[in-house]
Amino acid sequence: MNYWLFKSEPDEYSIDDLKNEARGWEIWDGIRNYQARNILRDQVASGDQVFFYHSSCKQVGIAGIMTVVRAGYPDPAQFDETSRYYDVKASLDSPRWFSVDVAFKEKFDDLILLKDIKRNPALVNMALVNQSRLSIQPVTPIEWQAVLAMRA
DNA sequence: GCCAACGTTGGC
DNA sequence: GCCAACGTTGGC
Repeated sequence: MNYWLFKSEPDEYSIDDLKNEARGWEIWDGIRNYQARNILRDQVASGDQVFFYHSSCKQVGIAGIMTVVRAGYPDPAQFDETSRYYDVKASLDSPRWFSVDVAFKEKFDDLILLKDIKRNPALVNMALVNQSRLSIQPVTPIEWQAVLAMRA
């Protein structure tokens, strides 16, 4: 079982949106970066635990936890001409982009703020701090525990 | 809204 | 294959 961090702009899709999904899960789609794609396609497995990170908003930080309920499969949006994520170069035979399905697990009482993560000596090597533009990124078990220890 | 970091595109 | 131009991400 591995740990990850997925970013989303809460104005687009927040942890509350996931919590309120009637069916209990949602597809994590629209990832259009090759490094992130490779992680989704090759590494993310059902049962993995994921931090839900709110980016590009007033309060940036980790909002809670979700669980992967389906491992990587071709992102349907790349084949949908009406989607903003449509990719003319993708085909069913050779899909370019991948999605996973995620389920809500937990919302933290308070956001764990990026500025506090940056101040935590145990987290100076976290990808979130050093590779700030990657929207799907690995979290080590030690980092996972260090973040959980920051909960109010 | 600004801008630094960095990923992608395309001409050569 | 290099690299300049351009586009996007994302914190502030």
